[in-house]
Amino acid sequence: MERFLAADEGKRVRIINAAMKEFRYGFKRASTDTIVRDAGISKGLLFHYFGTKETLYEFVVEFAVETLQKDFYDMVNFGQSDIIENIWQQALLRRDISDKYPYIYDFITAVHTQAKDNSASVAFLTEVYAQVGQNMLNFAYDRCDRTLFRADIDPRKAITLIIWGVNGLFEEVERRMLTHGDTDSYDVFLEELREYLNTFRKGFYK
Amino acid sequence: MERFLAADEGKRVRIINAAMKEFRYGFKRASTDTIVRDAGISKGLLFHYFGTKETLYEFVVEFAVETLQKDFYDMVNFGQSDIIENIWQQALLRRDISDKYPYIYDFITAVHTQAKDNSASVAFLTEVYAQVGQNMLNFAYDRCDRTLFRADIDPRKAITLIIWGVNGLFEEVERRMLTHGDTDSYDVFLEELREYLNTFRKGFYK
DNA sequence: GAAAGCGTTGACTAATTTAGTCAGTTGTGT
DNA sequence: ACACAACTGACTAAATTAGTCAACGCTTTC
Repeated sequence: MERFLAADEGKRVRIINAAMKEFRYGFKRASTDTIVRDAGISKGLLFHYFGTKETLYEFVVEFAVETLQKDFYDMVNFGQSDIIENIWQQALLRRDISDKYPYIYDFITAVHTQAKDNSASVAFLTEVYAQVGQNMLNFAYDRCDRTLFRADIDPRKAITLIIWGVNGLFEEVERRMLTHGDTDSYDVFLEELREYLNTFRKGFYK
Repeated sequence: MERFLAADEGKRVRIINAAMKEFRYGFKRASTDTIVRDAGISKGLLFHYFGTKETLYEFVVEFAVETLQKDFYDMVNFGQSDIIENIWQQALLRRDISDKYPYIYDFITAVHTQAKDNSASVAFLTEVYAQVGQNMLNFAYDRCDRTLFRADIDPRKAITLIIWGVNGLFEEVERRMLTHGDTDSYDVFLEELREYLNTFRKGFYK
């Protein structure tokens, strides 16, 4: 594993992405043959780096968690009290992460929902997921300026809906990229996102 | 296959659900052994019904498409011009379908996104998905009473956001059911949905 | 220039899993 | 008691699996 960390960035990213892509379907279903083919390395090298499939899996889970947590803390540090503006900033981060690691969200969701099939501790993963998912919402709720919302709108519900909206757009853009193979879709995404966030702003803010 | 259709309802549903559950991860990854174990039938019987794995797959795709199309047409026939009320009705249908076929949405999404891995025609599946997904939106947009919306709110964007919101809630309820094993979550879902739809109503309607 | 040491390869293996079969058992109706 | 289904699960040949290992190429060092 120290050997892997010593490899050059490009190769590391290729291996991580190939592993995340394959592990989306669960630990057992993933084939190391597919991973090495995808990453463009030999079978021997993968096992030279990680020793076992399980070690590779654990490494990638940890990597994904840390990457997303870093994202989470960055978000917190925006210190933006206008929640819609804050979510916009988050989306910028998310675009960057998805650009580099296209399967990371899919992967971490799968790790969570298929926890029983996989080897890692369920409690740990639940906690992780809570941090990446629900806690982010709580955090956003606690920090944001709720007085911006109209009096008859429940800010918590509104924030939830905004997050679901961002997710919906994100997933649709990814679907589009998958079926049409556009690479510049993330720019379109940001443009559309601005409009959707404005719709929310008009509807939910004073 | 006629033999399968002659089998009793309970067994048919069990087989269809087991197949959808397994085929979510793609045609090749699915194991007929897992399907028969899940469905509680013998290996021989499955092949007595369908002959090959591929025939089974095609049958289940067609079944899912038809089931969802039926849902789509029912929705259209509500003839409800208040789109939020219409979406409420759709959610009731969706709950019923997901109750009977818990993997049908996951399955049809997977069939679409993994079209290249699978055997069925990509063009056909794209069309199907468009009908179940995007066209539903167009249809809803064309038929609904846009004058209910505030003048400064783009009805198309608002409707999209509402649909994404319903999806978000639905997915979260399913996640909850998976991790906590609640069975009555669909009722909670409807309760919460009412509230979220009211939030939308307050924000986007005049 | 040779030896040592590393990253890297891919053919190889033993074990498991795969889709599909088939001889035989159970059930049902006459 | 017979016929003719539905149904079973042990079985097979082929494919796939995680992991190994002898050998290759490329620097570095003397």
